[in-house]
Amino acid sequence: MSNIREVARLAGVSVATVSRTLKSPERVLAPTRERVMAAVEQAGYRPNLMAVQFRSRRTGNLVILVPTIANTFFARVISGAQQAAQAAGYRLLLCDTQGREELERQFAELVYAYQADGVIQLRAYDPFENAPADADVPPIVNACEVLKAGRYPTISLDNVAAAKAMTEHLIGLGHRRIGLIKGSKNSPLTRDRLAGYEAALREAGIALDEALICHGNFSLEAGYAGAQKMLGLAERPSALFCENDEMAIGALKRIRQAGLRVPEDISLVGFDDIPMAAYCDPPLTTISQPAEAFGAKAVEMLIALIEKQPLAEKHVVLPFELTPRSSTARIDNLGKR
Amino acid sequence: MSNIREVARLAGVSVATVSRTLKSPERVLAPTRERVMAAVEQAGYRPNLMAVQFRSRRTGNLVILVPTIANTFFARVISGAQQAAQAAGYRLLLCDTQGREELERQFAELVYAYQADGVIQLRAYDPFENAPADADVPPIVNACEVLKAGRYPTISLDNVAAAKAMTEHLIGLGHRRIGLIKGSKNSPLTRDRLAGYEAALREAGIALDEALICHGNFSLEAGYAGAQKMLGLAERPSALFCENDEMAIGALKRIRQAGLRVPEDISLVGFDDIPMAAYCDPPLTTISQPAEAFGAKAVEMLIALIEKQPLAEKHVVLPFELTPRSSTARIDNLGKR
DNA sequence: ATAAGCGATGTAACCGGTTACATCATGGGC
DNA sequence: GCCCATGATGTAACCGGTTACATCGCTTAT
Repeated sequence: MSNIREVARLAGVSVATVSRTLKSPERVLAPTRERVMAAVEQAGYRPNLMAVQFRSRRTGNLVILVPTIANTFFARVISGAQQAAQAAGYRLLLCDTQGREELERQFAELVYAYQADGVIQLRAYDPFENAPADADVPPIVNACEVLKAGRYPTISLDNVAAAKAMTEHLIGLGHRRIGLIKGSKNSPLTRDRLAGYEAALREAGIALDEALICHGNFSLEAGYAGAQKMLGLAERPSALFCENDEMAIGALKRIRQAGLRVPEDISLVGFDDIPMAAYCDPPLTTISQPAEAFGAKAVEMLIALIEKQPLAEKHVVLPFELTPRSSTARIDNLGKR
Repeated sequence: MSNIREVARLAGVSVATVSRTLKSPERVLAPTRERVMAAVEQAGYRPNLMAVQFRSRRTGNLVILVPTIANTFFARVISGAQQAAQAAGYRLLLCDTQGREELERQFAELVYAYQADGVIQLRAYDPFENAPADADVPPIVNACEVLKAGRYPTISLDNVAAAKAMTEHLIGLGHRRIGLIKGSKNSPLTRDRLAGYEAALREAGIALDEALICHGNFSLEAGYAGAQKMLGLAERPSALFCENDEMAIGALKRIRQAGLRVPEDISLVGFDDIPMAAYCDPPLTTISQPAEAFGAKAVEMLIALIEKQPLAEKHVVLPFELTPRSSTARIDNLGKR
């Protein structure tokens, strides 16, 4: 592979002139420029970006820590991030962490080794929590699953409001016994959506029934298991709120197996609006999130951080939308067709 | 940030000794080693990997070109690749190409700029097709959607055999009019699965009916549209083979809307065995593919290529499995419950 | 005519590791 | 007591760009 000295030799100029020709052509006389360009062509020269980055201490890489890429919602986030990064001349270093903190830390520390310029964390965990407080933390933004009082900029959804709106939607349809299948134990999403659920019940004057709340982990299997528990209750709920669509689809399967119909016998709602939500039977009432926007906004803010531009706001909240489909019905229609 | 010279100064040794202490400690006397380690600790020293890579001309990055990360199957492939890369000390540079060839080329060329050591291509397109034949192509492997006579190692499934097995399964259940919803136009997957379908019909002595074959593109929407076309036929098929699960789930929705039952009125099968396939209603008969293994094997082969180890085989074929679930039934049960 | 000014180009230091080679000390064999 | 082998450590070149500063030649003002 040829290098800049080779090109300089071919063109009969110095390496500085070659460098200038490529980076700021206006500073080089036209005839010289042409000689250089011809030499570049002849040598098949491509700058060694590693050398450039080494010198400039910039890699153009952004680490993105994803809890699990197999989740459709995160896939959309990544897709949005990738496009934004691409457009800004950055690249994405992907880390499917499977929730393993040592992996998250290991990847996040790539920024210390000058392997990446910043980090996007999609989970509510600070990979640098053990770093001494005085150490200056590298550029990092936290999106989707967000740390409450963290030191990083965040991009999130008002999960409390969204879950409240969804619960109110069910209450508005006459439901009083509303089951909730929660997400992963330590996720703020789980906590916030639970809070929204509770707030809606409280405001409607409905007593909270702990038996109607069960654990989950955002997987199809958890939804299935959760529904099983709910259906086994002496007084089963007339509506079931799953904290994401995957669990709702898992629950749907179990409900069907029990010979019950959605929404005639039980209303069912999810959260996220994954593509499949519109395609299951019945189509799922859910909360639509601008998944790609999460990724794009995260990249945008991270780049601002890296390039030391001022951030318009440190905590961005993206809008949600309640998307009613056919998996919910008025309770007075219960059992009727 | 401290560097190796700073550490050397603190420990009162030369930079070479510091380097040796970290890379081959056995070549340094214990007391010296301890002094160096203490200095490393004190300075909070972390080697600048950029400098290391610059010197060694190795980045440890692998570009992975993904047609679309939003597809559950590819998400699994990436997940497998990521784990294998991680284990081998490599990292994944993700490119969601959305099928745009200029993006694919642009990312693939990162290897020329020493930004990555190799490329994994999951689509049947040679990003270096325009490179002069004499130019030595960088390490690259082609997985999933594979180029027939390409110059690269491949990891693929015998799609012809799998589609043939699936079609034979349907024929074995008594079906004679079997619809096929194809994948994307230029994909070898589409071609191969069509070939398998045709071969099975031919061997069973069933005449090919062009009306039963329609175009698609692996999306939910395409499945829906395809099913609509099939159901509109004067003599509608008794079974429908979709070239992937997403399309099958799309088709399922349309079939339901028409008031028909699966499998009582029409059998339905997919391909890939995405997690959702087991959770739709009815659970989908499909072809299981070892998606994670595609990614892992691709990484393994690519690393062998990069490290100039011999490849055991240039064209790896991974096994498939026909997974019968409840979306298929004998035709003599048609219409019965 | 000369000095100052300016634009084009060249020279070489620099980024932070790695490593070939040089140097130095120690100990063993004769 | 001397020589050499051996092992520990030091010195400095090197990777390939970028860029501060030097240099050179030409124009313009005085």
